[in-house]
Amino acid sequence: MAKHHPDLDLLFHALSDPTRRMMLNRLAKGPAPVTELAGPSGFKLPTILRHLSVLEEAGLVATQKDGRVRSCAFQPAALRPMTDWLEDQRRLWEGRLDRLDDYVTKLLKEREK
Amino acid sequence: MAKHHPDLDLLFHALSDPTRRMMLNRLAKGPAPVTELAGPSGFKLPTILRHLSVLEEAGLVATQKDGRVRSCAFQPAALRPMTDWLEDQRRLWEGRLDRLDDYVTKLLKEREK
DNA sequence: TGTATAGTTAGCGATATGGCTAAGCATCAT
DNA sequence: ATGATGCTTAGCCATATCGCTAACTATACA
Repeated sequence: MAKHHPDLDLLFHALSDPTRRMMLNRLAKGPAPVTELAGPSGFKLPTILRHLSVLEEAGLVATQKDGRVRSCAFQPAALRPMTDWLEDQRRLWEGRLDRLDDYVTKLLKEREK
Repeated sequence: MAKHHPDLDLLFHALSDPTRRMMLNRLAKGPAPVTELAGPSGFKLPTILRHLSVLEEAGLVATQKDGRVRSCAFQPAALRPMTDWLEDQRRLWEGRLDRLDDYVTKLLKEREK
């Protein structure tokens, strides 16, 4: 377990915005051009483009240009560091419970004497 | 699926900072007073206190004062909206794959004619 | 060629974030 | 009662974030 994961910073930050999550939601159903991504949001294109670049920097979306249209695709693998973190956290927590269990067990043994 | 989950905003934002994740890491092993939380971070107390309040607002940590000491405890249940979101996202993505599968299947049937 | 379409860049303003110091308050130990 | 301890508040500064408009580039289509 490293001390500091910049991946996680970018990942969690990218996901902390409802507009970006809405964009991801759309992309999880399949690739889309920028305009379609902006469509339901009510935001202007430059705003959406900025959000898109945040998603790209987090690795959550990959884009490529075909003619004048940029196609955006969800990259589910980018969620991995997050699920790993969750798993680590869960392990720590359960370790805590185990130690509590050990403690109680020990207390009971003490009593038997 | 609601349109906008403020919980998720707070949750992801809270987790987007390495210092806050370090604090959570410590708390996952068991409750701790503010000073112990600040200890290894190298940051000053007011800074840590601010981070703590972000974690509290996200529901990730609950605190209570006992004398002059504030005890902080990790609240794993607060992670639920996040795991739910992950699950939704996964479902969407797999739905996409299923539809792709249907499409290929259909293509193959067309060929058989 | 000329016009519509799709995206891009530059830059502005309001607000939020993350760090700090300094000063204050409340409790515990002597 | 006095000092040490643990937390708290107020307020400052630098930077980042999120929205916008305006102006620009590049491709497609007639």
